[in-house]
Amino acid sequence: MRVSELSRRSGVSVTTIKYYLREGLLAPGRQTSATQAEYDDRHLRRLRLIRALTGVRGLSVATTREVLDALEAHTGDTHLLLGLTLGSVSLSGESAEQDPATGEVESLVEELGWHVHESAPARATLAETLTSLRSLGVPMDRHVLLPYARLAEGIAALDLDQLDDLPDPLEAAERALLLTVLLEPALMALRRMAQENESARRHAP
Amino acid sequence: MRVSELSRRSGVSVTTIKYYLREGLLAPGRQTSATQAEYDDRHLRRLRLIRALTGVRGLSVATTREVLDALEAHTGDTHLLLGLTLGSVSLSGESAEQDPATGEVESLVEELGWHVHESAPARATLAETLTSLRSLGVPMDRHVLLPYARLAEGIAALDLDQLDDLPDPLEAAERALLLTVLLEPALMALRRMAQENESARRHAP
DNA sequence: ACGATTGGATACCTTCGCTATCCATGTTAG
DNA sequence: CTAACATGGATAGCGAAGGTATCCAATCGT
Repeated sequence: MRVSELSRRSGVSVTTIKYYLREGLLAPGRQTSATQAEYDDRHLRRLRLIRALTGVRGLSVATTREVLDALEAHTGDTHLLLGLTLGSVSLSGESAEQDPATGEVESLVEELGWHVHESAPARATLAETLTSLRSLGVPMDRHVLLPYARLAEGIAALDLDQLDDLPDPLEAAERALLLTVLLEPALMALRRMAQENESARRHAP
Repeated sequence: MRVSELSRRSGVSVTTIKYYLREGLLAPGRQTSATQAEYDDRHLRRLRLIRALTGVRGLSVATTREVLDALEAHTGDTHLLLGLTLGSVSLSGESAEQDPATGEVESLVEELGWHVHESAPARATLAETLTSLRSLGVPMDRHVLLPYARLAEGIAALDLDQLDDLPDPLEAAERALLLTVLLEPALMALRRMAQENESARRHAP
C-alpha cells in the first residue's frame, strides 16, 4: 500500500505520517522507485501503536521513539525491555543528581527480596516521589510502602499471566509494552473508583 | 511576607509567581496599599503544592487549577473530591462521544459491588483504555479486569488508612490529593520493578 | 500524454509554560 | 527628605513540542 492508503486505514493524516517518518518513529517504506515507496501491515500496526502511546497515554514523540527502539532491540528478552526503558516514561527531565531517598529505595527492594536491575529508572522515580511527598509533609516510609509493594507483586503477576500464551516473541514484546504502558491509566482509574467506594464504605452512614 | 520572600522560600521565581497569580492558581495576597500585597504561609504551602503537581507529576497548569479549585470546594466531603475531579487528569482532550465499552465498565462496577458516581471520569478513562487495547489486538475483558480491580481495592484501603489520623478536614483533603496524584508514578514504578522481578522468577534458569 | 499522487524538503502555525521588560507607585536606608 | 531599590500590574516575547501547509520534481494510472 502507498501512503494515502496507510493514512486512510490508520486515520492519521499523510502530513503527520511524514512527520513520524522524519522523526524516526516509523520505518521508511520499501522503495519501489526513486520517488515511490510501498508500506505494509507492519507499518499500519506500528502506526496504531504510535497513536496509542502518544494519544491515549500522552507520551511525547521523543519518549515514544525510545520505547519503540527498545522494542526492536529487546524483542528476545522481554522483561529487560520493561525494566530498562519504561521507567523513564513519567519523568520530564533527567535528574542529574542522586535523590536523597535512593538508599532507602534500595533497602526496600532488598527487604522485598526483589531482583531489580541496579540502574532501573523506576528506582529513581520511586525515590523522587518519596522525597517530594515528604517535603510536603506527607509521612512516607518503608512501613507504608511495603504493603503497596506487595500489591504491586499481585499486579505484576496478572500482567505476566497475559503474556503466557504468546509463542511469537515479537508479539509478546509488543503486548508487554501495551500492557505496561496503556494499562496504567486504567489501573489508576480503578484505584480512584475503589477509593471512592472505600471512602463511602468507611464514612457513609 | 512580600513576593520576593515568597519566591526565595519556595524556590519559584517572582515572574513565575506572577504568572500563577494571573492564571488563578494562587490566590492574590492581602492588599496593604494600592500597589503592595502581603502573603502568608498558606500561599507558600499552596505554591509548593502547585510545583509538586506540575513538576513532579507533570500536570498542565489548567488541570492543576481545576484540581486546586476542587480542593477548595470539597474540603468537607473528601471522597467526592477524589472521584469527581481527578478522573480527568490523564485525559488530554474531552471525548465528546460515548465510548463503546462504557456499558461494559458499568457492569464491571456492578459486579464488583462498588458505589461509584455515575459521572465519575474514571469510568470513561477505563472504557477508553479497553477500547484502545482491543483495537490493538490485546484481549481485555471482565475476567482479566476483575482481579486487577480486587487489587485496586487493596490499594484504596491503604490510601484511606493514611487519612485516618487527620482531624483537620483541610489537611485531610490536601493529603488525599497528594496521595492520589503524587503516588501514581510511585505505584507504577513499583509495578515495573515487580514485573521485572516476576519475569525473572518465571523465566530465569 | 496528462492530471493526480508520491516522497522529500522547508516554512509556518498553535499551544504551553514560562521569562523579560516597562512603568507607576511604595518602601526604606542614610 | 530624598535617592535607590522593591513591588504589583500589564504586555510582549521566547523556545520547545507537535503538527500542518506548501512547493517541487518525479512518477503512476489511464
